[in-house]
Amino acid sequence: MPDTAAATPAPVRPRTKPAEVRLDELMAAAERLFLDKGVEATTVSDITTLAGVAKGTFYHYFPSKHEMLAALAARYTERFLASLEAAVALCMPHDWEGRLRAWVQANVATYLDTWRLHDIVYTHQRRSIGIDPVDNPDKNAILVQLGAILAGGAAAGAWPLPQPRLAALMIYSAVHGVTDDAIAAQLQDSSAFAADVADACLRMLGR
Amino acid sequence: MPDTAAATPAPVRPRTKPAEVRLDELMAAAERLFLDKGVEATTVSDITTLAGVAKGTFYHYFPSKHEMLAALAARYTERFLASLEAAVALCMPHDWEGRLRAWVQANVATYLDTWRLHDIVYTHQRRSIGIDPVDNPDKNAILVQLGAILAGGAAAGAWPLPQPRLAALMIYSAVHGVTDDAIAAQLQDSSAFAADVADACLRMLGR
Amino acid sequence: MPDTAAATPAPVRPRTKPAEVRLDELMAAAERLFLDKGVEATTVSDITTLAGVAKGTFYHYFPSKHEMLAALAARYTERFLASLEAAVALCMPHDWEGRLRAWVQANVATYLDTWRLHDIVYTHQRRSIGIDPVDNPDKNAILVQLGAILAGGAAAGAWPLPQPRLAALMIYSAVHGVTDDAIAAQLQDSSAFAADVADACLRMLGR
Amino acid sequence: MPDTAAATPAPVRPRTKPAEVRLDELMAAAERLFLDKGVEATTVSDITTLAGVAKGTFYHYFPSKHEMLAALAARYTERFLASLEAAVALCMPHDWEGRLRAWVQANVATYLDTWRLHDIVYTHQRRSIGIDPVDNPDKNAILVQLGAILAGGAAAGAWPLPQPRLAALMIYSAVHGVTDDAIAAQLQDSSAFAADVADACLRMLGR
DNA sequence: AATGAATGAGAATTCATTCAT
DNA sequence: CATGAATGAATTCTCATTCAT
Repeated sequence: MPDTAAATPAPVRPRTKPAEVRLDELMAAAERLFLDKGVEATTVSDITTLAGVAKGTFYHYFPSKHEMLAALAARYTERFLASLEAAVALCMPHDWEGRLRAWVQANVATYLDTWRLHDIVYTHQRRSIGIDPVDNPDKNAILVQLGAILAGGAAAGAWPLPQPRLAALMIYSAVHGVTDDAIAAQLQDSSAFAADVADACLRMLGR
Repeated sequence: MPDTAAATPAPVRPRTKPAEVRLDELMAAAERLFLDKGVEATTVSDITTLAGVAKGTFYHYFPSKHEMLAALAARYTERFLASLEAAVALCMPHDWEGRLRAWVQANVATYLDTWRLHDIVYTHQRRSIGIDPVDNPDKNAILVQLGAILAGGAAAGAWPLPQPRLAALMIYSAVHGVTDDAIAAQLQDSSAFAADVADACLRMLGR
Repeated sequence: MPDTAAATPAPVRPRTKPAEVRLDELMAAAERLFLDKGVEATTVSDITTLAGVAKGTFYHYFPSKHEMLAALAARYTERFLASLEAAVALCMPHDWEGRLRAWVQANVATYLDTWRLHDIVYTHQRRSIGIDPVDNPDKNAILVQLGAILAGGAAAGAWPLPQPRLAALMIYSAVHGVTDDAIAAQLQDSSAFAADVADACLRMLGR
Repeated sequence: MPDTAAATPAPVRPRTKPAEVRLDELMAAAERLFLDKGVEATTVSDITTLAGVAKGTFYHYFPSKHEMLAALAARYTERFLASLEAAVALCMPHDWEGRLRAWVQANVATYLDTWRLHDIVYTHQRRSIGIDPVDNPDKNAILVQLGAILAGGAAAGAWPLPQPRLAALMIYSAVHGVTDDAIAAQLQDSSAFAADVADACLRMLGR
């Protein structure tokens, strides 16, 4: 089949593409538009136009506009986690303070980079759930990740950890909270700032 | 029937009420409906029906549905602040640790009581502003309040305070974050929990 | 107020009309369009355009397009009944055979005139009910009317009536059935035809 | 997995079936769904899913959803006629009254059994045609069948028949009409009822 | 102050049908 | 024969807001 296609330079755009490709194209279009114009202001037509497909095609891949948001949210969390994981992995396995600092640093940096998308996908998520606006899958996954570092450090004697859940929550919240403020203050360089935050977190841990 | 009504002067509900009363009735109706059905799902008609007035009357008191939300938000913040203020005022003026603990305790308790309304008014505020989801008037007012306690304690030598803004932000965020979690966990009694949080905050302050 | 209006010739079309008038205008527009283009093919916009109001006005008066159909159906039945009633009332009170003949004659004639509307409102009614497509309010009301004539005649000894319900049903059905056929055959004059039908009905009654 | 499948020749469901079988499977699926959910509410996808084929396969067998309805209608009428024919054939050739009674009896019984499908296929037929709702192929075929009995009886002197068309129409209509009522009344046993109807029909025939 | 009839822009979603493979 | 991805037209209903009375 490639051969047959080779005969005609490229004039025929394949109308049908691998599902994965179409899906990515649609998600990319949606993400861009949501970021540019906002979610409400973006119509499904806008998305399909930008993705170069018919409106109905959207509904082949997503049951509703809302599910697109959910898919974007899942992808966002996945990438966020991977980003922190990669930063932490650069530290020596036993350098627990280093790992925690790396986690905080990466969290601040990544959030600073992506907070607009974060806000879009999660603010809108909440609404539909209609219940606990507070319970957010992103948060849980990240808390687990942080919890592992805290537990590792405690096991190695790097710090006491009488209340693991509380500690993880406070660090997580504090990091997000101060980063929100840094965003509002339009902070450019995050490293020194992140170091201060990490210091405060370590202090809170009792060491 | 009009004639009959004319015979008995009193039974007819006054068509006109003091503006303040009408305003309260409208806000009360809106608050209840927003809480019960959500903001989007509540129409201006729903509000006026529950308040027992005609639709147009709404627009005598609020330029738009959105302003109603803003008014509700302002009232919420005002009450929230007053609630914390009252709790703090019960402590001795120089008992800085006590004041901070009281602030944390009251914050947890009040937020636990009112988070649904908090979420409604602030989530929607953000959304419509469409911009920085991060800047929240509630937060600022409360940060100022907390900042005063931190500064007072620092001046009195109760704790060091090299970075007042950072400290206030981290405490504020941590308190809200862990309280969100307590909400999700359906915690009933907040006092022991709040004490732990206060401990961690004091530790973070370096003492 | 009329005086004030008199000052300005007529340029100001009153935007607001008595509810009854608006309702009639909307129903008239809908009836015409349903007849001309069919129910499905008629959009709510078509109706409001023809009625000279905004689209939203439709929904002030009818909760849905479907309710419009129901209202039209109710009006149809009402008028149908009144038409038969008037024809029967022209006969002497004790002339039972004459009354029955008048009823049959009027039924045939009225149905011949209005069957298109009948079909539109009732065929679509059924659908939504989704249940017994057979049970139709029009039919019941008319059966009651016919039943009264049959019972009157029986009481007066004009005919036996061992099974009143069965007789009424058969006459009703037969009249409608043969009239449907007359419609298909594009019969113009119905009187002779109706007389034959009435004869057969009387014969079925046993005389 | 293809390899594994290749090992056992039989277990793979044949992708290709005799056209007649596929057609029956599709019609059966459609009939069930139409009966269960209604025609509009049933999508072509629903039908192919239930029939276990791809959507495109539907269009191998039916040019449109509408033709499926037509095919179902034709099959319905065919079976209805056959059912009456079989009942009539049980009577002696010269027993005209018996034949007519048998026809009425079978008509009532069969209609009582199948009216839901009858209504579905014919109501929708009409609707889409959008024209004379009155002309119905089922009816015509059955009228011919009834006409033959009436003519036979008349020729044999069993009854007069001055207006064969009118008589057939009235009997047909009356039988359907009263049966509709029996359906609404949820009548279970139809034999006595059918006998009364037949009596009235014979009376109408003048004997 | 109060009313409530009237407005009209606005968008998500469905689904029969096609056609390249 | 069979597939199923892609199409895209088409329409209901909502509701914040206005304004004449």
